[in-house]
Amino acid sequence: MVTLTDVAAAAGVSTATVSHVINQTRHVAPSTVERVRRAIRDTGYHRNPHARALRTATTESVGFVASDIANPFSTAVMRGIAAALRQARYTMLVANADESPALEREIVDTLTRQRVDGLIVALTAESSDSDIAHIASRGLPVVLIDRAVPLAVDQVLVENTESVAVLVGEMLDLGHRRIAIVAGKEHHSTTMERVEGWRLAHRQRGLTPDEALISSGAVDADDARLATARLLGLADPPTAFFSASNVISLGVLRGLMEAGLSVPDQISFAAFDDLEWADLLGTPITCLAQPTFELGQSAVALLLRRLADPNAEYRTLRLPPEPCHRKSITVPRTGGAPA
Amino acid sequence: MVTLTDVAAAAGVSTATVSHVINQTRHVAPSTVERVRRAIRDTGYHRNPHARALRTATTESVGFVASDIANPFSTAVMRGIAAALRQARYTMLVANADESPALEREIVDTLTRQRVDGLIVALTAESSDSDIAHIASRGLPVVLIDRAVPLAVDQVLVENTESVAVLVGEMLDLGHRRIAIVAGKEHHSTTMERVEGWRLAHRQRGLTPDEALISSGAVDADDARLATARLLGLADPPTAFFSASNVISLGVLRGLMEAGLSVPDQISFAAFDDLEWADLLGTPITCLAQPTFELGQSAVALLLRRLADPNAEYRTLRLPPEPCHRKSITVPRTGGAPA
DNA sequence: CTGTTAGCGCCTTCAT
DNA sequence: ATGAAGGCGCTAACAG
Repeated sequence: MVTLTDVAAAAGVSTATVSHVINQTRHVAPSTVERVRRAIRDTGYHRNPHARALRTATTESVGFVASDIANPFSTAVMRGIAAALRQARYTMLVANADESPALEREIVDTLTRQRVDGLIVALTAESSDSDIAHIASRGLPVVLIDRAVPLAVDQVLVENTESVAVLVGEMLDLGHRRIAIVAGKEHHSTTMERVEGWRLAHRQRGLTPDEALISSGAVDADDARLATARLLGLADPPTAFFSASNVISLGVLRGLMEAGLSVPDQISFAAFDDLEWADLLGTPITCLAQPTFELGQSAVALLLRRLADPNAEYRTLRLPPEPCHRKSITVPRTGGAPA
Repeated sequence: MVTLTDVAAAAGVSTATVSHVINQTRHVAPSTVERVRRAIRDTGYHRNPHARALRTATTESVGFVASDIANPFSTAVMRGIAAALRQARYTMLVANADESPALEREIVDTLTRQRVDGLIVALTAESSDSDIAHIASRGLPVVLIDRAVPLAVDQVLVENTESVAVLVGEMLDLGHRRIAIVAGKEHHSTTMERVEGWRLAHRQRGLTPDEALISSGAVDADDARLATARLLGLADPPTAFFSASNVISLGVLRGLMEAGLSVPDQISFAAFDDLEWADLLGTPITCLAQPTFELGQSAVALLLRRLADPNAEYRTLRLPPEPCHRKSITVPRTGGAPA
């Protein structure tokens, strides 16, 4: 491996000068710069990141902790992170929490010991307040994704309440009066905000939402499938479903299928999160697509900002989801004959 | 940060001794070991990976170059890699080639300069022979995934020909005589092997495959959709389709849907790669599921083996896909009435 | 405008 | 069975 010393020798200058032209950290005579540049090119020199890290205690790398590397949401966000980091010439270390808060803690610690400059964490569904506090208190710059937490930490989230209110509002305006909502863990900010959007849509129209139509607590597709079956069994069953996330959509759609209900003629359906293959169901699904790439990019932006200024005030970014109007909602079937 | 020196002081020994108990690199008196261990625990010491990397020129990290981080295949493999690396106490750096061979080269170089110990690369569909040669000649241990290349390099692949032959054979035995196959780039080993499996199934039954039923060259879902439309327009159209990958399946299914054909009553369908949501199509799809997690694990195993013994002979692992018999293939509709 | 030099934290040879 | 000490490649005082 060619080292700084080799380059210095080749250019006939000291290592200090070479270092300074590389890092542009003090003025060097143009002619010298030129000679050094050529020497670097000729020798094919690339600096040793570990020597630099040792000396400066800075690695130009950030760790991404994925809640579940198999979830398309995580990987879509990761794509944005990767792109932004590459542009900033940072390296990305990735670890998978596999939806386990215990593993998540362990990974955060490992990454911290790797001396990454900062961490971007997409929390698992089960991460407790103390898990989150643990993560935020590692002494490392951290950006949290997806869930609002009441801590002094940078966060990037999606706008939930308003967006859901608009979409559920459209269903109400179509004539639906029994719209079920299937959502995740009840105390999560995303769940609460999305359910609140559902309530808001009703209130805005002077309607009183029936809380019996809310089913929260689903952590996987099968929970959602069961919840759907239960809701369909209500004395006064829903004429439409709103799903609060992609995993939940899988379950709700399965539940509807098992009940022999076709979307949208027999039941309307809309969801948070887009599904890439949604057009194959016969009925493309109306949804609120998350700006995943931008979420990742913004997380990086927030992190770099804090790296540049550790004392900046903590910021929470809210990105709007994109409404995709497709074909899965229509007027409700009242009784047997269409309206 | 607490350093080796701190620990040595706390234990009343030299740094050499501490280093040796940590790395178990020479015999140390049990009582001393005990004291050192306690000192490590008491001080909360963790070794600085960069100091170690600088000294030993080894980083205990490997880079994963994903052809397309948004493709579920890549991320499923990555999951296996992450798990295996974690177990081996290695760190994973990830970069996304985003299906661009140029970016792929750049990333490989970047990762190499990061001094990772080795690289696992899932090649992009467009990577040329020279791209691949470039990657394999970085002087770094490399494991290639998914595509067979005639180079001295470790590889982990899926068994294609036999598996496809069996599945296509089942369709032939059901009575299908016009089975179309839609596949990727024609000169890729995966394409060639899977098409060869299709031919083999025919030959094994004394049938002559009609090469007009082969459509290769699709690089994305839309190519596959168009190919499907074209095949359906044949004078003697297919009664069944075999898709060579998950992206292609998306396109073929769209093509069939656009043609108003329902699976399997009007047309049979089977594919390489599983689709998580396949059950929602009404008809769960019969397929050959790739052992993605194992592919990732095996890639790591191969890499660690080479790290341990740089002169080991190069090895190519072939993992069998898992046949999933579901409901998307049935007997062909001959004319109007069922057989 | 440029050079000299002291470490950053660790491993490892050489000595004892 | 243990210690002393040099040096991996780099940056940043300090000095000129």
